[in-house]
Amino acid sequence: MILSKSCIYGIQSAIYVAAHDADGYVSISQIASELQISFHFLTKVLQQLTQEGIMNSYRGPRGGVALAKGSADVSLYDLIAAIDGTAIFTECMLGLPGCGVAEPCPAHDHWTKLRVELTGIAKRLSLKDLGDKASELNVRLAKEFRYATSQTNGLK
Amino acid sequence: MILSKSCIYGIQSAIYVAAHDADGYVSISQIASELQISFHFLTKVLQQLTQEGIMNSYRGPRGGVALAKGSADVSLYDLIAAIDGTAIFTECMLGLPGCGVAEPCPAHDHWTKLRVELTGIAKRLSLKDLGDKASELNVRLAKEFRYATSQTNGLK
DNA sequence: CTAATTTAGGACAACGGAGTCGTAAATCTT
DNA sequence: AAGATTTACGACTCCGTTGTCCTAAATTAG
Ligand code: FES
Ligand code: FES
Repeated sequence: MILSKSCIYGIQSAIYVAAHDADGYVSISQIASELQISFHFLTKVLQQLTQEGIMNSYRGPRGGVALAKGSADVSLYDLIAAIDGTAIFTECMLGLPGCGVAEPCPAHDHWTKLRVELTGIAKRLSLKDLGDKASELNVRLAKEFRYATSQTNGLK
Repeated sequence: MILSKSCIYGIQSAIYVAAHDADGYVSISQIASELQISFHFLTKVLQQLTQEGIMNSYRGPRGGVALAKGSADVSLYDLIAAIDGTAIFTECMLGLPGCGVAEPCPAHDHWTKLRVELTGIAKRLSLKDLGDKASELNVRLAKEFRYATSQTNGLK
């Protein structure tokens, strides 16, 4: 798995929240049950996102989490970096310390080229882009969760 | 880490063996000490490579492992597939089951494009290519192992 | 003020990857 | 045939990720 489970949960939740926090906070229990993620586990993942300034959280009745910025201002890169860190965007393919032209491994040239592309895509893809994509028909957000059929329950 | 430690060890060892098995088998203990990998652990990794038909092994004095085919006929893809499996080349970025156009996730388009590139690079890069690259000056094969300075100990 | 709701956070179990160690099996050397 | 060498393989430990559960703190509703 290229991304950790925590990271995947964070991305899915962010997309979900982006579509549902228009009128206030979205409760973590709602996200967890819709996306079929363990509630307590998701709690910790979203805590990381709030600590990184990507989300705001609020306790008490009608509390929950909400995006700290507009969905167009949060990139996939931000989400991955907040949870899994930036290693995936900078690390040597063979796991050697200090990837760079000064100390390249045999796969360096090809790998860095691919990494640069990945980084570019991740930085350009905003939460809004992902949400728009997800709202198209038949696009899945989680295993048993189709964005389109749940938005207003039958957007068609 | 994009590749498992086992996989990285397997790749490094394969490059090493490709350069050293001209006159017979290379012992695993030699590979392990040169590349600074745990001997017993490496033993199991290389067992996988022999079971997958990438290497031949031979027991007894002057035994060890050797490539089953020419180094130009073993691709990086073969090595990764043999140890980590093909998930990295086929799996959904969000870990959803059944990645495909029929059931895409929001990141599908960009991710598959990148995956296809990765697959192409891995399939085109042969052990020979990697070995040639590694034999260039200053190219690392492992953390404390420079190919060029160990080949004949001072190739310059 | 009290009770209900909801996030925060600690303790702990389950699991798999990584690594260690001991013994068996094959093969060569003498 | 005996002993040395080297891979094969099973049992075990260690540790980070994932997941469960319980309690504390903040906040709202009545
Ligand atoms: S040094 Fe290995 S990818 Fe750069
Ligand atoms: S379905 Fe997620 S990458 Fe294809």
